[in-house]
Amino acid sequence: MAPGKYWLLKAEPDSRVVKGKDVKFSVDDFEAVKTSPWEGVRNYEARNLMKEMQVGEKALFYHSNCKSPGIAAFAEVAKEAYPDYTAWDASHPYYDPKTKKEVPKWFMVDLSFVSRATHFVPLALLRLISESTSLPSEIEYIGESGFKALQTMDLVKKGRLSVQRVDEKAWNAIVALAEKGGWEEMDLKFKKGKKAPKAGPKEKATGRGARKTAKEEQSEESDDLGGEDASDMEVAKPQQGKKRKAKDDGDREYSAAPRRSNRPKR
DNA sequence: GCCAACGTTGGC
DNA sequence: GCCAACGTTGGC
Repeated sequence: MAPGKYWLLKAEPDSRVVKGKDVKFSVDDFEAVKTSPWEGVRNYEARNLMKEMQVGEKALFYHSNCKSPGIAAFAEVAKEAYPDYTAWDASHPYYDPKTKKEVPKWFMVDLSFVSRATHFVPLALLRLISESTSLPSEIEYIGESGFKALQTMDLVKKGRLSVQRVDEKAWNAIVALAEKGGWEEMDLKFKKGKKAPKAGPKEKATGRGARKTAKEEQSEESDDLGGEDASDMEVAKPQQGKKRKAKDDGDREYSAAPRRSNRPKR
């Protein structure tokens, strides 16, 4: 596909130690280093999206798992996907003992810092927009199309993915918001109400991990294959898991295998 | 192959 | 720190 796609990648601006190392990577850190490998992504869908990135494509730098989540800067792809060497570095927080250099499983791209968002675009604003039935006057400059595009962003629809696609209209709207601001007077505190209470007690699972970008655990994978569409549905692999067939995680599985959809209970 | 339990993400 | 959301595990 031709270059020109837009992306959103998450990073954690607050310190968090994983295996003895701080995985913090804020916009300040990013600006200081200028270009950084996006290591540590251990999620198939996110990985597959990175494999689609082409040099020069634009990306939003998002602050995640912190006090004030939101879009802090603009970046661009500086190097296409290549094996994530941290996967076989035993001292690294994202070491994956099951991967071999000969058969890279995880990939990363290099991203270069482009500029800061003049006005940090808080997730709360995007959430408010996604829940609004009409375009708020304070930000009417994004237009109806921008308003609609923002309402369908993965960021508000499926928050967990650490690497997401951003369509052009949403990109333009975010750029305008970051440039013009205007929502200072808006109340971004609306309660979103909890959803239904969970049914059963769960033990604690506190924890949280999060890494520079996401790191989920591994499982098998299916690898890309086609290339593009596989990204959103779960490309994850079906049943076999790390345990079961850990050894062959090669990659030959299919592309998108729809298989998870109903899992109402928890 | 289904699906409940589990573990993690990540906002609040 | 709490806990909703959701991908993954793994028994059956």
